[in-house]
Amino acid sequence: MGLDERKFLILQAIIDDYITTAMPVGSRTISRKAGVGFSPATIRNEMSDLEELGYLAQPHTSAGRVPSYKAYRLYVDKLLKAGQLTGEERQKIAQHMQTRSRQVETVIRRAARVLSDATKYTSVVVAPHIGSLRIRHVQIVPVSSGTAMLIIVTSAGIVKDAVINIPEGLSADHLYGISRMLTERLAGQPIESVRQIFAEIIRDMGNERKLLAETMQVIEENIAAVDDRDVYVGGSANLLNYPEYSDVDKAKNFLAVLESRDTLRRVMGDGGDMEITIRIGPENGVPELSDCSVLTASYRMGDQSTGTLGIIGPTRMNYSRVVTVLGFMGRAISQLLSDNK
Amino acid sequence: MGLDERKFLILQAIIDDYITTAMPVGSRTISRKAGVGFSPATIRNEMSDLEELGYLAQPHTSAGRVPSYKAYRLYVDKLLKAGQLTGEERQKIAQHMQTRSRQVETVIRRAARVLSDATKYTSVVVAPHIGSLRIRHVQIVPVSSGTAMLIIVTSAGIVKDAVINIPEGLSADHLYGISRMLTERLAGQPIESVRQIFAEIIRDMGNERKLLAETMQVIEENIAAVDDRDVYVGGSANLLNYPEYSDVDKAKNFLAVLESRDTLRRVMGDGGDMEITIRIGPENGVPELSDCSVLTASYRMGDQSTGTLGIIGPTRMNYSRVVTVLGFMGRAISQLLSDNK
DNA sequence: TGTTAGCACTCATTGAAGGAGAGTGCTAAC
DNA sequence: GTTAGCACTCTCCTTCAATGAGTGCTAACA
Repeated sequence: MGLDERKFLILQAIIDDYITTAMPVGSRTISRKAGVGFSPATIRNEMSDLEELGYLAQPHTSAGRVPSYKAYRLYVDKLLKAGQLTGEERQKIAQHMQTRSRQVETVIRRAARVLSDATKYTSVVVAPHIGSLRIRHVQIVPVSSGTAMLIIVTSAGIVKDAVINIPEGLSADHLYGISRMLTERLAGQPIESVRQIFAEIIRDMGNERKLLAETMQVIEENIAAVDDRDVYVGGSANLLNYPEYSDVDKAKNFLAVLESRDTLRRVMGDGGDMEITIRIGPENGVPELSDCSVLTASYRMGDQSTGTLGIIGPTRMNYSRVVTVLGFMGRAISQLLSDNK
Repeated sequence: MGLDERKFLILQAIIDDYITTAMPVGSRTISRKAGVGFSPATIRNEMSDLEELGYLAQPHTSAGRVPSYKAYRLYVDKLLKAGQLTGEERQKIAQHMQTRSRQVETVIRRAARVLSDATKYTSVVVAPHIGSLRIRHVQIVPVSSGTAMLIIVTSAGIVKDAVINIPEGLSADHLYGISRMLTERLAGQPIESVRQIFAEIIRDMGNERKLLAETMQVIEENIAAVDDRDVYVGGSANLLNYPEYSDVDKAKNFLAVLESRDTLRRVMGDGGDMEITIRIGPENGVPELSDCSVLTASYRMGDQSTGTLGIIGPTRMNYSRVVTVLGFMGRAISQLLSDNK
């Protein structure tokens, strides 16, 4: 028993209906729809078949049918067609993305909000990331006597800062010199070789040993935290709009996941290339999100760095709409973060 | 009709009970409590008086009484005594705050989580802030041909970064020189006078006019965003533990507030000095939070910068517990962010 | 005069009972 | 192969009465 055209049609109708209503769909409802010329009884037979094939499920005997993950997968693979935003909508998004500041953080944060507003789901945007991270610049800035702030700029344009102790009596000029030296030696080097270079530096000049030891440590921490890209969430309250989260425990679970940056980074994955990735239900690999779908796209910043943007919502989400918005937003962010003003 | 000792006692008993149960409190319940030697009838009379005085309210005729804002205010002002954390608890907090990294962001983020875990409410921590912000350091780092990253370090140790366009063909050395010049001219200057100094710089050297114009603009944006301290929220899911948020609309409202960094900064206020500030219900000035209480304390980073940490929860929160935890955490954060390692 | 026991009354909450309605599966007719 | 008809299932909503927590008032008590 395969999936003939009629089954396809009916399955699509069921999914479409379920996406908007979140209620089990009955045969009568489908029969009444335009484009379907069959009686409820016929539909029932087909639905029965579809259930046996694993595309539909029945919450209880006398209820309508609900699509399964398998159905959504089919829907997304075969039936989904990316739409087009209306001119009005593009304009609205562009307007909301407009910001005088070009701070990376501002742009990304704003993007998260716009994404969640436009889709009514929860959005997640991960800051730019690059495959082989290199150090671009190192700077030590005095904060108070005995403490300084270490700033490391990576090739992805990510800035890391940390408080470090410095020996008393080091002048600002002195720190400036050290910063310059460190930058000279470290710039362009991949993170992996930092440790070795440091060993060399320390061998060459034993003078500021104490300072260097701590700088070293902080840099090493940043190596460990190389995957520690910032994550911004938008529209966390949106989930409460959907009946599947009227169960308090589910909602709590979801919110807890949104607070775990590690989990978010994991579920958002790499973004890959510009293509849009769709993970339905358990496919996203995070048990707490097993009845959610995660859609991700990527954006570029400059030549090498890429970041990920995505939407998390119920499996019965409006895939077509989300795919459209994600694609558009990916391009919009890339443009804002790259040089073509 | 004033508040004699017995009324005090009864009011306290009612509040204590309501804080733990969230249910209207009846006269029998109070009568049964240890330390209260009166019959329900007597309590009823007193409760009736307390209601007339505005300390209690009745959801409906045949229900018990519920404390009003006025009652909480009295409770906090007169009856609240700060507790002491158990040794075990201190240890647990210290352990959770422990982090190899001394990145300001890491410490603060962790603090937000620990705070919400320890209190079971929602926590907010605002990054350090200083009264008169000064520029400490300016650095321009090339990112790709045509773009660079502008980094500004302020006296509060806050780092701001932004993508800027630069004229093609500017070498890294050239940028280094410009950065150094800018730092020399701007370091130690209050934000207010940046604009004027820039005018001077531009007059002095017309060569990199284009670059400077944009740098100028970005710095000006950062002036506008001087109050744009980072805000970290912990335990946003905690609110769902409390029956007052089983109403979906209320929960949604609350979550929306948590996403508005501006509102959070406003409601968190200045933190003031080390003292703990308690704002009950409408006192916090944010209409969406008019049935929440906001407790804030402050922490110090280095000599001048101060930040705010706080708890947002239902008005019937466990004030004593929260005050204790906030005090302890304020000191803990200060210690971690200051130089005494 | 303050305190308490007693009592009638109020009102939210709970659970059972009984439709109403949406949906199904099956059978038989077209 | 398709459809009409029908008996059946099961959830959901409404109604209704019982329950019980709580109140206010009155009268008795110390």
